[in-house]
Amino acid sequence: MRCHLRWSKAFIPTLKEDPAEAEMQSHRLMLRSGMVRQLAAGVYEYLPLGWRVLLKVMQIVREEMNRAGAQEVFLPALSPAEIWQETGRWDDFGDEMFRLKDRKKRDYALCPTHEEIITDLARAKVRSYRDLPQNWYQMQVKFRDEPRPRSGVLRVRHFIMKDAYSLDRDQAGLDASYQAMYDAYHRIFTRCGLKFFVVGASSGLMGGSGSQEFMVASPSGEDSCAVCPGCGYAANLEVARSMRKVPSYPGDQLTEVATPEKRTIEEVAYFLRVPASRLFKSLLYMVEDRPVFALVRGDDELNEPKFQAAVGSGNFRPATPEEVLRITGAPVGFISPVGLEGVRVLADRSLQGAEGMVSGANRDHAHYAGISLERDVRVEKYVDLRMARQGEACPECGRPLDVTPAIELGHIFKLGTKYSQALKANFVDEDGTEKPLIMGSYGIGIERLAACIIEQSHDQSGIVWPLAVAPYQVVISQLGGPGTEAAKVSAQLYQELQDARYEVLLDDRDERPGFKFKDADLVGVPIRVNVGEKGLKEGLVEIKLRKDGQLFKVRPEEVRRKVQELTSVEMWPLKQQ
RNA sequence: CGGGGCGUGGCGCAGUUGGUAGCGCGCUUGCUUUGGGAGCAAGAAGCCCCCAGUUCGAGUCUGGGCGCCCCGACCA
Repeated sequence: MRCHLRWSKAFIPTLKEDPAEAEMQSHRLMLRSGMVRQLAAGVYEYLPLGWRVLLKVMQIVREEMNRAGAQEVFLPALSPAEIWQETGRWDDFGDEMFRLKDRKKRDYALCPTHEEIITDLARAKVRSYRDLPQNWYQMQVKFRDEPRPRSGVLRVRHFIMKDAYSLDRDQAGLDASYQAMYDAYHRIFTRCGLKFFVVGASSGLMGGSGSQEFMVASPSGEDSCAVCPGCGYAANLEVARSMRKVPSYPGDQLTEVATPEKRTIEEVAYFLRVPASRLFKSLLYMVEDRPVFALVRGDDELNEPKFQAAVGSGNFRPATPEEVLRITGAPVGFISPVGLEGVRVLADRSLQGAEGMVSGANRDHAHYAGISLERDVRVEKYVDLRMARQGEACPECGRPLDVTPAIELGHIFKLGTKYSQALKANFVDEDGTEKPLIMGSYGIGIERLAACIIEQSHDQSGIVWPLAVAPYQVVISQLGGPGTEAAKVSAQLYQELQDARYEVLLDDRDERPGFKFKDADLVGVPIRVNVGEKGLKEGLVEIKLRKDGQLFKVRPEEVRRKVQELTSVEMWPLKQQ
């Protein structure tokens, strides 16, 4: 992507003042440096500088995907409703899917993701195990009508995703395809100069043997991750396990106690003078319209993704107060599975064998004490249902876990056969039988990736681009108007650095030096060459590094060699090419 | 979808008891300046988010919309 530009001709609308709407640093700096402009909530325009950064990022992604054996395609963003109806996601996506009609009044969707499209392609063209494995990827705009776009470019309604899909004949093939993507993602984020970590993530309903997310720690992150500083265990809180000390209480007879107006855990615990951990929460959910109890200790929170995995259905919701009354005979706050027949009960592992517990009596203003889970509750199974917390013991090594907010940059997924079965994407295996394709899917949010780089690499003055993704590698600050020695030397260096295949911005604007320095720092070009009369009197120009302010004074004819020296190490963090 | 905040030149904001709009930055022109966002002078630029109402008169008051931001819910 060779490119060079005179700043006087460039469209780089920088802002001296902070835009009011920007809270995150990356958002603020993208707006101030003239990378983007907002058109509507969650809809951004990429201006020349911003687009150059995205192109750089996409090129890195492309090179690493190709290296991993994936093949680039370009699929439509517009798709007919029928294909979504086949998998049921025309309904499942609900309001999040942008929908429209064509002139014949046929329904279409703007694709929020491309599993359906890919699988349809595969069923049409992949016939034999000899055609496998395949991995197809694209960089394409995804449309999602988010209920609340936010954080600048981090959660938006249309964004570029690199999405890849692997097709394999068996589980071993999927494992290999998945591993290749895992390695590619490592290389991509490393080349982008990011500090990141990988966590185990929720497979939810997708089935298969799991998924992992590539995360960047950030206070603005929408995900929370449990990370063990000791052994490296890391998991999205949706699936994170932890060990807690479970107190035990002496067994007792089941007795009903009056608890007038005591509805919450705190109220009941205080009223009965027992710790919250001695209570258990009886949470009633409707799973496919049938009631299911989820039990966790009073001082724990139910983790809904874990509950979803345990019941094996995504079609669930908390029961309404009316349903609670109808099913248990008591209002919310006084219910439990004790003495109730015909309602499935799932309990958290920490309740296994618990004695002397307190929960609702299924009567207004009354609770049971002395509950024995074994004796009094018909628990279908004990599973991990609770939310892990900061400071609890790592399930692998026992050290205290950190819980940290993070931004999800990439997600790799063993899909299995969910889509191939729904769309009948089969192949004929070696033994002549027809089998569904085993699929994986792998996504990276491109704009999010660029924003995360800024989050991790900026200072008071502006962005500090890593060389690999900088919109330009070198800016020449020409400190003197037309006809001066500075202008002459600047023009020479401009040409010379272009010839050496650098991307160079020549700041030939009619502005004062300080103005140019501020702009260059804001925009974050890694290397600045100052060409001014002051230095030229001694026959020297300055090379200044954006990241640490290091200053080198060299003769103009040495600039090229010095720039090469300064860029060689950082340019290719993986020592390739 | 709940809660909060905000809509006034391109950007950031002010606007008193209701009397027909102002500041800083930016922009245009000229002069002076020129190593960390220069100074002076002269300009241009506003459907005060929209609609209805109250009023002699609304940026300002009332009602209803719409848009944007933040917190939460949600997030294949």
